[in-house]
Parts: sequence; C-alpha cells; structure tokens
Amino acid sequence: MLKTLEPTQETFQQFEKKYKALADAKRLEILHLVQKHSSVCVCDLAEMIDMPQSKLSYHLKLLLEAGYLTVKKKGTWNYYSIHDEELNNVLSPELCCLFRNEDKC
Amino acid sequence: MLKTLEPTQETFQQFEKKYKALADAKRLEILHLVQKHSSVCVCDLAEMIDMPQSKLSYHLKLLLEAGYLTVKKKGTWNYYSIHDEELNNVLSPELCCLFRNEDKC
DNA sequence: TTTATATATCAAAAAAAATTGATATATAGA
DNA sequence: TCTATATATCAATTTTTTTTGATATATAAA
Repeated sequence: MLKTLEPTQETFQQFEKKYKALADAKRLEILHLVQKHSSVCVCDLAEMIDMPQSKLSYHLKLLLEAGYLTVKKKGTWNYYSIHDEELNNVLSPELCCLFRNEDKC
Repeated sequence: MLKTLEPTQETFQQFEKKYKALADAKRLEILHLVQKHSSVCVCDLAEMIDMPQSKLSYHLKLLLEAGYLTVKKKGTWNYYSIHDEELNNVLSPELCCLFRNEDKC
C-alpha cells in the first residue's frame, strides 16, 4: 500500500534510543575509530582514545545496544566492528562517510 | 582534493549537539507534528501534544538551536516550521519521511 | 487604558546519564 | 597450578538534562 502510516509513540521511542547513542562526541569518535580499524579490541581502543577501560566499556555497551556495533570474542579479547546496516538506516549518506569507507567518499 | 579529512574533536561535538536534539521521543514527535502542519504556533502545538507550554517552549528551543526549526512571529504568536535542509543533512532519506512530505514517500 | 492571551525565561527540584574506582570472571601463558 | 591480562559490571558520586510552577514581556482586543 502507498499510504504512509502514522508513526506511533513506540516509533519515536525507538528512534530516541538510536539517537541517544549518537548524542555524545566520545561515542561518535569511538564509532569513527572502530570503522577506521575495521575491528578493534577494547584495550587497543582505550589507548587510542585515551579513556579508562570501564568508561569505554560503558560507551561500547550503549552503542552495541543501539545496534551500531557488533562484537566477536577471541580469547580474552573482545573485538568490536561497525554494524553498517544499522548506521545506514539512521544516518544521512554524507554522514555515513564519517563511519564507513566508501568508494564514493 | 579527493582525500577525506580526518574529523576533528570539534566535528564530533557539533554532531553531538545535532543528535542530542533528536534524542528524545517528545522532540521527535514535535518535529513530526510541525512537519505535518507546515507551520504551527506554540499554543496549538501544546494542545496537540498535550504538554505544558513552558515545557514545550523548552523543547522547541533545543530544536531551534540545533537548526531543525525556524520561527516566524505574527502578533503574539510564534509559528514554527521545519528547516528541511538541516534535517536532510543529518537524517537518512527513509527517516526524512517521518518529518517531511515527499513524493517518493 | 485595562484586560486577556501567547510566549519565553528563570530558579528550584527531580530525573537521567556519565564517571569513577573496585571487583569479579574468564582466558592465556608460565 | 599460579599469575597476569582483558573485559564487563557494580555501587557511589558527579554532572547534565528535564520538569515544574511562577513570572515577565509583548501584543491584541475591549
């Protein structure tokens, strides 16, 4: 059908969560760094961004819960990567360039 | 030049502000309602969204400062409208449909 | 001029989010 | 097995954001 459905309260709440995760300079920097390195473990990232580990883990958790990151465990290390589809759903194409490597950028 | 510039701390802070403004279900609803009505005054909007006027003015201020809205004064009334360009800069095309009327939606 | 209405803003209180330091768990390597 | 490292999580504190009710300002209408 062609008709646009009226967004519900729930819709707005879902986007609130998505945007809240992006509403922090440090988390945006984290996303950018993760993108740049494709896959990074917490300790390396903590060094790059100069942030205490527990703090970083907190921010990673928010980004993860919002769907912007994925994790893979390797031994004691947790490697984080960008979840492109989720980011693309939310960000304008111009902004995606900040968080993805694309030919067109 | 073709090379992508590294984003600075300042860049991330600017986007933090942009996303913060969107990181609230009520503000998203406000944006949607303003879009739907093209141009609305505070008192009408307050009724539509069932929100005390001072609270609404607070949220309108944040959206205005983030650049997503414009105001026009007519007598005692302040009419708010969507600032499309700003929204488009930040939102994915799919999301813009929530806040704009477009042929393709 | 007086009265009523629309709006923004302010200060105080409440609520939510972020930071910190400590600790628990799991794994790798000696 | 023992030790060291990577990570997540927790409780307490601090910071930021939101809400509330009151008030000031401006305009319109009587």
